[in-house]
Amino acid sequence: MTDTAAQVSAKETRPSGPGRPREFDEGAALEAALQVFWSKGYEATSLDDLTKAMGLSRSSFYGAFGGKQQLFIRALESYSRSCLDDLRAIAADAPEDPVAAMMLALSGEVSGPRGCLLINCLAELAPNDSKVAEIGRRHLETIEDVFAKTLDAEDPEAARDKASAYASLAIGTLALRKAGVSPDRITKTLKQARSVLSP
Amino acid sequence: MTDTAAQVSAKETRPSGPGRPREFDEGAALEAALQVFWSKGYEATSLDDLTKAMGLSRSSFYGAFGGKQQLFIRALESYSRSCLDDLRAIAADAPEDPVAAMMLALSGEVSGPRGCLLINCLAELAPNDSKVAEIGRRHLETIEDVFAKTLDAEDPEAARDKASAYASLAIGTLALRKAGVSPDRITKTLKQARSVLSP
DNA sequence: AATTTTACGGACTGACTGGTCCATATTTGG
DNA sequence: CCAAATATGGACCAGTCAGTCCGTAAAATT
Repeated sequence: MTDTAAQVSAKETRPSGPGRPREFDEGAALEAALQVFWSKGYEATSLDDLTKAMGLSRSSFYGAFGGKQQLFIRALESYSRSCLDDLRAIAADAPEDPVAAMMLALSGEVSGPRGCLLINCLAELAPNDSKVAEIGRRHLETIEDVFAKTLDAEDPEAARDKASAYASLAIGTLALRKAGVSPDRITKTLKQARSVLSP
Repeated sequence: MTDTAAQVSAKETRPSGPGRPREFDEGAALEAALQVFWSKGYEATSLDDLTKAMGLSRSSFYGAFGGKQQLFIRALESYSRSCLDDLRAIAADAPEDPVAAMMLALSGEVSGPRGCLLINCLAELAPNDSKVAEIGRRHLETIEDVFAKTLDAEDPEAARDKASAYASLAIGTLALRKAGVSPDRITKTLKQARSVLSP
């Protein structure tokens, strides 16, 4: 009873037992919720939006996820995990220039005009929600780690700064994209910047 | 009657005439509203939040500003204007390296942990609000213009790309800041990146 | 088959949302 | 001083918000 997280997690991943079994897939429901949050933002998303997209009654919703806030945190964590996995895979698939490949991926080639869910939520909520800020901090830190890993290890401090700059550059272009700048234009800018920055 | 903007502006800046005069300063009220939007985001800001901060009754509020959405657009435009003015002043005040000075300013040295109002709103609303997206587009375009003006005019296209990269880099660090990275750390990263990028 | 345990559908709640309206107050123009 | 015009305060509105609750359904354990 001392580990609250494990307790909750265990409760939410009940493998089987007495009682009526769930009629929905928890992972699929979480993914559906994530998409709604991603499209509308946290505040603009209502419970009706969520339950409708997830195909759940309110009872099932609260029973499985506890509430809007808790569901949101779970969605963010799930998003962060899969996002970082994708990023590492992209780096591994482009050994000739992993930095460029990662910047392109982060800049929204994949996620489209909605940008990165985590960055969006950082902008909307972080100053007033320490939990969101913390998830964002870990996410960005890990992104920098992945960048830094591909850089010269002789000067770790400079590598860290460079990694931070690469990540910021890519993330900054998300704002351009939302403002309507074409993906082509952004890609060009990014490639040009990449060629100027030393590896 | 062909220039809607001038018409509205004239109506809203009625110099004098018959009827009871306003007991509040419209500019000050707008500024107060802007601060609330900046701190809480658009959706999380209620009419009560606004009228309280602005010191207005609901009647006065609707009479002077029309509604939450319209007030918000005016606040954004006002913010953009003053923000760009500041940026130009900063560039003019640092003739030795205007690019570095502007990047530092944009990165939140001034605005603090709340980041840039316009960038926040771009993240929260742009994909579902073309008016916000348009204001953001003009804002970012102008920022790039200011950057580009300080760069080599021989190759305008490359200058444009560089300007875009500088702006993106600075704007990207806003996300880091919100995630809790210290201003010092960000400033260091930015300076290092600046020294690597060619003028 | 009975009991226990969990899930489900959906009605319901009080609080709050953005927005409207009206009676009253204060000004200018005649 | 009177009429027209504008501002203000606050009551009021229908709709929506996140969240609760209860009667019923369906599974495992005994």
